Amino acid sequence: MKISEVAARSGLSIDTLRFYEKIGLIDPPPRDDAGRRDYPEDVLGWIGFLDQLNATGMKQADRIRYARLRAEGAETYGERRAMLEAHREVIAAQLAALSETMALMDRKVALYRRLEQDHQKETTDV
Amino acid sequence: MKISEVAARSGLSIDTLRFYEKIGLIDPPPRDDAGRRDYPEDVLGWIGFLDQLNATGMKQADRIRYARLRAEGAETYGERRAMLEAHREVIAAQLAALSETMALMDRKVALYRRLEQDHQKETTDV
DNA sequence: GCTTGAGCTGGAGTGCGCTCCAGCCCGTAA
DNA sequence: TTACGGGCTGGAGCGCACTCCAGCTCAAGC
Repeated sequence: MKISEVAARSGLSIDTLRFYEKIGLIDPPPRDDAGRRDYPEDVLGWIGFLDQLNATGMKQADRIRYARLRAEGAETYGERRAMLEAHREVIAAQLAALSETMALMDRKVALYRRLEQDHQKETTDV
Repeated sequence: MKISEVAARSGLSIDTLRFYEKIGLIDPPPRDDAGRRDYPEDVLGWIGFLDQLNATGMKQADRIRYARLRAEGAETYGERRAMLEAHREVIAAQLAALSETMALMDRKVALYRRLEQDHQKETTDV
């Protein structure tokens, strides 16, 4: 798969794909005769997973660490599991914070509705 | 309240407090005779709210916009409500994404547990 | 066989959100 | 009365995660 296709299907830009390769997030793909990258299909799954880690606040350095462990194979199952378990806790904390803020938004929206009504009345009463 | 106390109680650094004032996120507080900032108590509530918007991904520019609307008073209730309603939707989307990733973490952790056991067996069997 | 366009490299630049610094003033305590 | 600590200002610097650029190669279509 050419880099432009990976970009289109993954949502990452071409520059970002090359950047991710440079920092070790994506394995350097094989090259065609002209020296151009030719990605395996399954890179899309890996990119999707990276996106999810990213979207849930995992830092670049940790994603790189996970990618490196993954490349090392079966010897690192334990470490990888520990990383995911730790990240699970981070996500749990985020979920709690988000629910709380969501509830706050609802209370504030309701408050503003009341304030708007009162203000309306006040400015239309003569 | 002195800036050092606001910093201690809000969790923001002194530099960040002055920075927030500069960009319009916090109202310039009155000064004491020596020209030092003397914050009202209620700034803590406002900072807490800003933190929640921040932690749920609202951008600086939007927080500034909200702060400016707030300073304009009752005329902006509608706009403020609209902003919070929009942010509510952003949070809802984040909650969905986080739950999904949380479930993925659980599946992957379970997978790694199995892989670790298999790997253990494989390397201790003779 | 020439043009077009996709891809390549190494390195510089960007935007965000702070964070740090030099050099100053001022009020309190020894 | 002098030393110290906290606060002040304007402006520079930083870390992160990209994003853009110049200048090159190469393959394919007209």
